[in-house]
Amino acid sequence: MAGIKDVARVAGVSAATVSRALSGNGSVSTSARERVTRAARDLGFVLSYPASALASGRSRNIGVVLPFISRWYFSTVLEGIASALTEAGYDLTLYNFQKDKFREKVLTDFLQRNRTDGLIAVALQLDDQEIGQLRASGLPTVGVGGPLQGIPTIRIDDRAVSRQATDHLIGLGHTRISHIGGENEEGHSFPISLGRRAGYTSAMQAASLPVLPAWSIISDYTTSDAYRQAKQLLADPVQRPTAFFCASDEMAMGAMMAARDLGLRVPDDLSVIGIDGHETGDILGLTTLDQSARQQGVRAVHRLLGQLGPTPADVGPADEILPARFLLRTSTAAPRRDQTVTAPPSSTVQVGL
Amino acid sequence: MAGIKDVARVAGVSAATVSRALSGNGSVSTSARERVTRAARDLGFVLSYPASALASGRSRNIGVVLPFISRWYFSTVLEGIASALTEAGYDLTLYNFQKDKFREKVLTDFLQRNRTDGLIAVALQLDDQEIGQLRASGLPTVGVGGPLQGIPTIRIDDRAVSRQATDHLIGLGHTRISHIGGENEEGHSFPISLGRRAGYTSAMQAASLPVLPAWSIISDYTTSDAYRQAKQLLADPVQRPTAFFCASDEMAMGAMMAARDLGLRVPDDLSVIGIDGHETGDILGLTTLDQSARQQGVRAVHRLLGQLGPTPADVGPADEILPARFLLRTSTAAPRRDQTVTAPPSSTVQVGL
DNA sequence: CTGAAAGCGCTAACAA
DNA sequence: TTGTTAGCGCTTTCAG
Repeated sequence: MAGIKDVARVAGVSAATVSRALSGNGSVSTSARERVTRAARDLGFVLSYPASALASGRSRNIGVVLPFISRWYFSTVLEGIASALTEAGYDLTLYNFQKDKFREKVLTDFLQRNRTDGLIAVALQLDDQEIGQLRASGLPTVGVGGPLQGIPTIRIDDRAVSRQATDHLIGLGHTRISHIGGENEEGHSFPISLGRRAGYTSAMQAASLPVLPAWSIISDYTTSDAYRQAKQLLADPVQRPTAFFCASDEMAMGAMMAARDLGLRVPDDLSVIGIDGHETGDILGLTTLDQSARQQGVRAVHRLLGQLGPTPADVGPADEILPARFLLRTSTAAPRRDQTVTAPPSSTVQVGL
Repeated sequence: MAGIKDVARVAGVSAATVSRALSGNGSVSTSARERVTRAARDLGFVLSYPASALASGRSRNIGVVLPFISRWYFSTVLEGIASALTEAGYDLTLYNFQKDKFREKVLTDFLQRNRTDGLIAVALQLDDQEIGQLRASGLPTVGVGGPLQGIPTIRIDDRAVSRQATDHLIGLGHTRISHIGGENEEGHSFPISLGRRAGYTSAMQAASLPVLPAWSIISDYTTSDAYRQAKQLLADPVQRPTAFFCASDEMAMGAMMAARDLGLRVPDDLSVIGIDGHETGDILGLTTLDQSARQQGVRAVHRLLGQLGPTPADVGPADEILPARFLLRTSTAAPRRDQTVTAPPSSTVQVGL
């Protein structure tokens, strides 16, 4: 393995100049740069990361913390982050909570080892103490999806987007609308789920529409759970809604499959709208609000890298709210007449959040 | 930021002992270990990774190279890898080709910076020169999914599993079976796709069944592309198959949706079988061969870490073939009589691989 | 623009 | 078991 000195010798310069030429820091004459570059290529030399990191204090490595990998939103955001980081010449170290299994370990051990120059937290639900641990790492941090106390976050306005989705259904004439979303998880507030549910509730209230308790469904964001729960509700002739607003496309697809398996047609018998912009929604005709997940990841990287430069750019904790794009496809339509006129059952009650 | 010397002073020992106590290498008396641990905790001290890596030559970091993240197989394998690495106290650095966009950059730059102790290559399709670059990194490497010249790989037997899937359809009485799979990509052999197609072809040949050219479909592994291609084929009354064997569950689901949109029922009018074990396949009733993707990732980590210890375990390049579990659900059944008796069109030809 | 020299914070002999 | 002593391979003042 050739070292920096070998390159220096071959190029006829000092190790310092090799460092400057190869790292891009400091000024080097064009001719010296060329000789160094060629010598490095010939010798198959690449700067050692640990050594550079130790000497300079910067590692050109960003940590990404997330609770899941294989769900659509997370893997899509991750792809955006990975792409932007590679382009910028940064490495990406992945920290996965695996739901909660490694939550503690990641927060206390891994993040403190200053292996990274900064952190991106994707849809993390942290309590105050955990946010404290995160900040104790002293690393510049940017969040993606869902507000994080005191940390600038790239996200959509969950409440407004959800309200828009629900209003779309209401505008079509639906009055019996159910919401499938997430919940406030044990001890950890989950602002994304809460915000989306709040958007649904506020839209229903604004339209003076009742919300049956059975219509406010708590799921785990998987297609299969949404399928099961939607099926159960749809099978009940008394409580059956004419439309679903789902907090994710994966759940919306589950609801569509449930309807089909019950012999209900979408959108004739049931309208479904989601949030995400999942590619597969296209062929199912799923109407949705595209939150450009990949772009959220890209933006987070740019924002974070902007803070790392010699002139730290925007440092404020202000959140950056990305717009969601309404994709009207074929899963939503006006309810059938005989459904609309059906008065809500007398047991109807208003349910607040 | 407290340094190792501060801890040493507080604990009343030397820096070397602090290092030994905290890293777990070398022997330390119980009392010294306790004092060091407490002092470190009190001072909020954690060993610096770059410094440790530089001094010891080991980084406790594994690189994972993959061409995609957001597809089911890749994100699931990645989750298995991440889980096993976290458990072992290793970090995970992600290198994503993004199909081909960063292929060159990752191979030539990123991997050579010896930031990692080893590499896991997931379903990579590399030509000889690229494999050379990979090995030039000098890092212990393990592959996952699809053979890699000279690199021990954890995988299923693509050909055998595909043959089993096809034989299942043949056993049910199907004679008009189409395969949706991948291809040999520009310059890069793609052993996974080739192996699966070979399994299909050999099963058909063994049963003396013809394979129409239109039945051998090349897709990009996405649900939507498989949907479009399956729909087109199914819409052709002359060439329409009675069954699909798909190289992935995501494509199989696309085929099922295509059938439904054409008014065909699964399995009455069309049987579909996939490979993967995708969770969503469950609610669709998709018959498949579960390749336990997550487990492949876990195994790869154990195998790789086994090579890193002081006593390198099994070093041989022998591949480790994992079994696939046959999940019989409701998407496959015997073809309807009137379909079976239809003789293949006279234009039928045998297509070899 | 370039070189010399002094570390960055830890680990690994080697001795004790 | 523990301390001492050299570095690991770069980066970065500081001069020139």
